[in-house]
Amino acid sequence: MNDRVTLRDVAREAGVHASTASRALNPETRGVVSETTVHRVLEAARRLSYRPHAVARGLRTNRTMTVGMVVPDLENPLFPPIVRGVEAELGGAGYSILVGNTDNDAERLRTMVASLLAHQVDGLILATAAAHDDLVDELVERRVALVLVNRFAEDVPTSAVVGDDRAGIELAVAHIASLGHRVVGHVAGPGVLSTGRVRAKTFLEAAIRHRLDVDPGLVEEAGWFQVEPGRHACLALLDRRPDMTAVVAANDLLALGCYAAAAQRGRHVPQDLSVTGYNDMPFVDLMEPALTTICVPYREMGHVAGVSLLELMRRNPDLPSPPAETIRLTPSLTVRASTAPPRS
Amino acid sequence: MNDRVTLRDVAREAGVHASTASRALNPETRGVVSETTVHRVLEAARRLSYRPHAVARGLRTNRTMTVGMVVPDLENPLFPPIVRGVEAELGGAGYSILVGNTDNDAERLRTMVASLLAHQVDGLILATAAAHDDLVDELVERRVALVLVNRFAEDVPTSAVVGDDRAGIELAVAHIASLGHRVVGHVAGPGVLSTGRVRAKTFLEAAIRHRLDVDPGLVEEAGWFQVEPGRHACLALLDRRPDMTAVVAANDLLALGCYAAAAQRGRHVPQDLSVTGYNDMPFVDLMEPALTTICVPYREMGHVAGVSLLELMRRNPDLPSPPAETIRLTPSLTVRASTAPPRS
DNA sequence: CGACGTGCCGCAATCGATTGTAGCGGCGAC
DNA sequence: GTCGCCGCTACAATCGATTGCGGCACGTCG
Repeated sequence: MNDRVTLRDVAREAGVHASTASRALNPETRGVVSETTVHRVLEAARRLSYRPHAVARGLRTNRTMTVGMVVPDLENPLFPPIVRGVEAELGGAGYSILVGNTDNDAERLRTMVASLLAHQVDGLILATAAAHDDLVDELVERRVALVLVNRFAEDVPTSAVVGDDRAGIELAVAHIASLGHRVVGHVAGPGVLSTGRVRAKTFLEAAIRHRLDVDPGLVEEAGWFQVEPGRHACLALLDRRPDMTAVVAANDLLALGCYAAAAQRGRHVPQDLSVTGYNDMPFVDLMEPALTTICVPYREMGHVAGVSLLELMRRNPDLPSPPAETIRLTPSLTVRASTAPPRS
Repeated sequence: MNDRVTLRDVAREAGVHASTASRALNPETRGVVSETTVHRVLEAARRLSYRPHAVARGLRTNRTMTVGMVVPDLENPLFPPIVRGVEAELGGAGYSILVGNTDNDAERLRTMVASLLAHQVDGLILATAAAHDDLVDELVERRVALVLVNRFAEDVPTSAVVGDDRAGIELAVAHIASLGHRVVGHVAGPGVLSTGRVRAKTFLEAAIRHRLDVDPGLVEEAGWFQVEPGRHACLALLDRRPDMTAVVAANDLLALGCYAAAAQRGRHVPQDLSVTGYNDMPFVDLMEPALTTICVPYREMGHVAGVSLLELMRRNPDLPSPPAETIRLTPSLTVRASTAPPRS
C-alpha cells in the first residue's frame, strides 16, 4: 500500500535534498537550481513516476487549486452548459471543480458552502443566489473569491455574470411587433425569482414602446417555470382576451405550455397564435412547431464567470476592494416556426 | 487574513492540549475523553466558530472525503441525472464531488484522472470507459476504488452500474410485435460504443424470438447518436424496405431523426410508421407525436453507483479481492403516441 | 591577499490535524 | 503498604511538500 512515491524518494534517487527537488520540479523556482541538477531531478521523477501530493501542497501553500460550484438543479438544462463553461475555463488553468446540487434548498446550500470552504477551495461560483442573501454577505465579509452566475445579489457588491433579460425580452417583443401583432400577452415567470420579475417589467415597457395594446389583463403570472403552469396561465389569457394573437412567454417551458393551451382552445400555432420562448433549451427546435425563442449564451456565461474568478483569485485578498462588476451577456433571437404575422 | 481558527486555538480556549481537543471533536474518539472536557471543547469550538481544515486532516488521515466523477459530456441529458444521483448519495455520506468533462477526448480523460488522483480523491466514478481501456486497467492495478457507470469494461473486473440494454430492447420489440408489426427496422447506434453494439445484437435476437421479418437490410447503423445520422439511416431503411411499418431506434435522438425521415417520405407517425426511442430524454414527451421510448433510471444509476463506491471505499484496500459485480438496472417501457398498430 | 558577491544547495521550520505512546493521579487488591 | 490497572490527558511524531535562511565554494575585484 505504501508504494506512494514522495518528493524525498525523488530527491534520494537524484542525490539531492528534498527542497532542491521541490525547486527543480516547480517551474517557478526552477531558476535557482543548476541546469544539470534540474535534469537529474526530472529524470528521477520520471523514473519513479512521481506524482505530487496536491493535498500536502495545499496545506503548505494555502492554495488547493480547486474551486467550488453550486447549482440549484443540474437537471435543469440551463445549468450543464454553465458548469461546462466554467469547467473548461478553470480546468485549462489547472483547477478542479467541486460541484454541489442544492435542490433549491437554502439549508443544503449553507452546508454545502461550508463543506467547500472546509476543503479550502480557492474560489466559489454560485448559481443559486437569491436576490437578498445573507450567505453572500457572509462570504463577501470573509473575503472569499466569489462569482455569482445567472442570478445576482442586489445589495452586496459581488462579481456576477448574467444574461441581459431586458435586452432579450426587448428582442422578443420587437420581433412580435414587427410581424404586425398588436394584442400581445405575456406569460410571466414566478415573481419570487429575479428573472420572472425583470422579464415581466421589461415586457410592459417594451409593449409601450412598441405601441402594443397595454392591458394588465394581458399579463398572467405562472406559479413556476414549468409546462403545466404555463398552460394554465395561457388559458387565462386566451379566455380574457380572445383577440390576442401572440404570446411572449418568460421561458421555453412556459411557451410549451402555451402550445398546449392553444391546442386546447382549438387554435393553431403560429397561424392563430404566435408564441415566443426564452432560453433556447435543447430540443425546442425539434418541437412542432419549432419554437422561436431567445438564445442565452449559457456556455459563455460559464466561461466569463471562470475568467472573472481567475481574476479574483489572482488578486491579493487583502488589497484594495475589488471592482465587483456585473457582466451582462447579450442574448440573441432565434426565429423558428412558432411565430408568424397575425391572420387578419 | 490569518483569522483562521485552528484546533490549537480551540484547545487553548478550552484549557486542554490540541490532541485532546481533536479527540473531543471527533465523534469516533470522543469516548476516551471525559464528558466535562468534551463539553468544554465543544463550547470553545462554538465560541470561536472553529471550522476544521479538511486539507490538513486529509494529509494526516489519507482520506479527503472527496470523490472524482468524470463524464464525457455534461450537456448530454443522460449524465446530469447520474451526477445528481451520485451527488445525493455520496453527499449524504459527507463526500464532495469533483467533476470533470472530457468531451470524449481520451487524452483529457487521462490528465483529468491524474489530477483527481493527485488531489487524493477517495474514489472514482467514470462514465467514460470504453469497452477496452488501458486507463481502467491501470486504476484497478493501483487499487483505486473505482465504479464504472453507464458503460462497462469488458476485460477487467470492475464494479459497474449500467442499464440493462438487452431487457430494454426486448421491451421495445415486444411492444412493437404485440401491436402486430412484422416488418420492423432498427436504426442502430455506432458500433464503437458498447450500447450501440449490444442494442443491435439484441434487436436481432428479439426479432427472431418474436418471429419478425429478419433481414439484414432492416438494420442500418447511424454514425453517431444524433438526429441527423438517425434521419439518414431511417431514410435508407425506408427506401430499402418500403413495406416497413415500424422502427426501433437505439436512442431517442435517432428516433427523432426517424420522425424527420418519415416526414420527408410523406409518411405519418404513427399511422404509417411506428417509432420507438431509447432513454426517455427530457421533453420527448412533448414532441409531436409524443415518443414511445424506453425509460432508463439514470438517477437511480447514480445512486447505486454511489452506494457501490461507498462500499468499495469502506473496504480495506489490501484485503481480499473485491467482488466486482456488474449491476444492471432494468428499464421500463413508456408508451406514448408514436406507436400504433400497422395500418393494413 | 583578503573581502565580498554570486550561484547552488541543504537545513529545518511550517502548514493543521491526527494518533501512538507515555505519564499522572487515584483506586482497588493482595 | 505496594503494585498494578484504569481513566484521562499531554507530548511529540507524522503526513508531504514548500520556503526563508544560512552556508559552502568559487570567482572577482580592490
